Amino acid sequence: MEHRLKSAPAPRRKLRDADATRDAILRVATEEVAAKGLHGSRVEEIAARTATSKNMIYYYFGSKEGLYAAVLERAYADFRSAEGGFDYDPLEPLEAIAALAGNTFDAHVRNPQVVRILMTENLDLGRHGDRIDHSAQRRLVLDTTGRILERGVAAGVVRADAADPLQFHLTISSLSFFFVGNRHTFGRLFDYDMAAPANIAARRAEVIEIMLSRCRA
Amino acid sequence: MEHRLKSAPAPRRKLRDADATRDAILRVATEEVAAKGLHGSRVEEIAARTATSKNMIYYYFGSKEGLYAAVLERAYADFRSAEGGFDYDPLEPLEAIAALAGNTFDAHVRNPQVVRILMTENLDLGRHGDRIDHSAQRRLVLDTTGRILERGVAAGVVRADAADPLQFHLTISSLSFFFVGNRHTFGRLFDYDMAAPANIAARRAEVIEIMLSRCRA
Amino acid sequence: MEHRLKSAPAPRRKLRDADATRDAILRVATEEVAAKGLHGSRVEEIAARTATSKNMIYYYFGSKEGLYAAVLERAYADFRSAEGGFDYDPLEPLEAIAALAGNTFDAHVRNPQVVRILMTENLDLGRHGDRIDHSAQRRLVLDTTGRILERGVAAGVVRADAADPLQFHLTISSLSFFFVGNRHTFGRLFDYDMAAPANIAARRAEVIEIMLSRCRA
Amino acid sequence: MEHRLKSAPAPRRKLRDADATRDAILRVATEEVAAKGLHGSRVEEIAARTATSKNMIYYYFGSKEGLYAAVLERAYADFRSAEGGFDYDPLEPLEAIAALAGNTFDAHVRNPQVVRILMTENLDLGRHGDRIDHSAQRRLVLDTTGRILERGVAAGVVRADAADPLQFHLTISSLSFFFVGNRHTFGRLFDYDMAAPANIAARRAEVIEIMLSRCRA
DNA sequence: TATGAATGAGCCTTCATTCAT
DNA sequence: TATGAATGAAGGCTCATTCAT
Repeated sequence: MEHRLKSAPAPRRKLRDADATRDAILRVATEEVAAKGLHGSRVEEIAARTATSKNMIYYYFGSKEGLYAAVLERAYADFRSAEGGFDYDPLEPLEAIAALAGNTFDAHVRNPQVVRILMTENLDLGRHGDRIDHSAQRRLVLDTTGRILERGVAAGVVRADAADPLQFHLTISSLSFFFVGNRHTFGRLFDYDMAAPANIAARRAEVIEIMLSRCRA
Repeated sequence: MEHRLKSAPAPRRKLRDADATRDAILRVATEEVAAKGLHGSRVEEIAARTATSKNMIYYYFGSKEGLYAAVLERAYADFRSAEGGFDYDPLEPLEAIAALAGNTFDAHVRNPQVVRILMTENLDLGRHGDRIDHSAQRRLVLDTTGRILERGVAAGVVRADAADPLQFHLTISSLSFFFVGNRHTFGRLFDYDMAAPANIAARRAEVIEIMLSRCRA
Repeated sequence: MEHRLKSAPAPRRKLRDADATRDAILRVATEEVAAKGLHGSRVEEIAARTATSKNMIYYYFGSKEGLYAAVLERAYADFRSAEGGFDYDPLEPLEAIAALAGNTFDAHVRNPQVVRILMTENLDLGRHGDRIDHSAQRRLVLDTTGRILERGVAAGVVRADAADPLQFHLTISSLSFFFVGNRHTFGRLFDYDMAAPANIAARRAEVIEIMLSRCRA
Repeated sequence: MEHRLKSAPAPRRKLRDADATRDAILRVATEEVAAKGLHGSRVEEIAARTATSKNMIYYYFGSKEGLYAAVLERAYADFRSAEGGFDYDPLEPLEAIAALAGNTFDAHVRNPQVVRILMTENLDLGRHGDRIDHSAQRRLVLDTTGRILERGVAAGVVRADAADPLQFHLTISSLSFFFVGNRHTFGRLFDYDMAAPANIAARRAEVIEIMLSRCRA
């Protein structure tokens, strides 16, 4: 109910809700890790940017590593929900390929933090990801991609040698991920602003064309 | 036996040679930074793995950042020499494209350290690369790629809309870089060993096919 | 005997009391700075002489400089309370001058640490003192001195040209400060023990006589 | 001989003269020690500001302490020559007292570096001065002062109880030294510019008057 | 005499983590 | 749940000093 008895003392602190506290920490930690990497982010700073204190991080996550593992897991989940949720069945195979490519590219552009966290994880040799169960996401991706490609092959519009879902996904991931993750080095090397909307749009079209060219029978 | 004739008593290699010392530090630092990133690598560790002591790092590079800048610069140079040095003029345009793609892919596979250092630099927002003059490398890459594509268009074997050297280079870079740099996350996600020679060879062929498909008229 | 009844087992004093810890650090730091100056004192040493560890210095004072600033501020405060707290109104003007001179001299002799800290601060070009608000102490000194001198002039016992409170205070400060601060150089130069009670007493009388001579109408 | 055969190569470095090198080092070291104290000055910096290299300091002075000892000794010598060199015999006793006071005050104002070095030495508990033979300077000071005061007493213009040369010298030293050495703390405390020529002149007159008042019969 | 290279000890500072309440 | 105080181990950096030439 919405009303509160007058005698009830106003809640002194902002967060008396365990989940809310946990989430707040996780959100801030994600930003910090994305911005500075695992080794560059500081427990102190994460705590300072939260309404709670440093000890809560240990209370909820056990250690800095534990917090990072949670950050990583959420990053994967974010990606999953950004990439998933589309129904490609109503589309013609080649239209579906174009849509899938565009959506994947967009998911990366819209989640640079996730890209950065995955880079951090790679620099750390994937030490933390092995605790995560990837089977669901793996199946989702391969199923979605596989169905489209199979339909295309069956319809004679997709080359049979392009129908490997893993290679397909690896290609579109590479094209999307690199564009976001290597902004600074590649952009500077070629004096090319990879955050400019016009350049993003142009690259998006090119990525779609690359995928179509590879697949088209 | 206790004594050893003529065997030098582990002279702890007093270098007394500026260039040798500097190079030794730089080499070890490159490995450390590649393995652990800028923030993860320790000056102490780098010194310990060198014949010299911690101070020499400051003597020659001024600071940890200065050392990192030197590491980064050398990484760029390494890449340049790995990618350059090929003459594509004798080849037919499409053959040249295939060769260029294969060589670029190989350069990445053979230099995972450089890939990792560039990832570190990206995580650091490219803060150090701005001191480096990239104009020579930029021209080299765009000239090489541009000449091949122009010849292809002129010969009618390359699509005019695929002849942008920057997009072309961005594509082949993405495909090569991601394959090496995201080994751990992507590989684990799909239970796919991206360091296995067979998988590397297969992917190499696929990358070449992607580039050809996109360009072929 | 080996055991001692009821004697606490050297509990290494876990303070858990912010003010007590802060004060303990400040007290030790004052001694160290007085003994060795800002640059000569070591954070390590200060920590070692405290029940706490090095970090607490940074926890409470932020930096070595911050600690020094606190030491300096307390030194000024110590001086203020040592010099203040006297009521000269009941005394005849010349008696008041003698009392003021004697008290100021005594304040210096009793607080050689403060003298040394002020010397350190002067060697550092007064870099830290500018953050301190001196207005209260300034007014206190000038008011106290001014009132005495004015009464003396009004009573015809003090020369009008000696009634400048700033000059008066500068004179008595010089005479007192130098006697404590330059013990080692002046004392050695003239083989004169400036810490010997008899010499202190003699000099005290001389200082009073100097002030009276200058002021007497 | 003055001429040099044409075949003789021009001297490559600036200083091939031992004494010149030694003096150059000593001069720079004096400035550094005066500016930053013994602990604050750096061997590296002193060397950098000299035409020679760091090793020369050790070649000529053995250690940083040895260099400091030389600096201190030269500081004493500078003071001696600044204070000495006057002949007070031609003057009336009270005129001589005024002249002596003024000269001493001027010597301090003109040699703030020496003042600072003596402060450093005091902060170091006079650890280095004990190697210096002060007897000559001691005699000079006491003789000069003593003769003036004796003449004054004999002439009936100086009070007998003011005729102690040590006390006299201590007084004028205090007044002069403090004015230069405590510029920063005293000046800031009272918002009083102790480097301003007008204030210096006024204080000089006051110091003379103080000495005269004390002595005058 | 003179120099660039090298050293070892130590300095200020920071960090992840835990304790006591 | 929550917090301020405390810790121990390092981490980056500097300094006086010496070696080899």
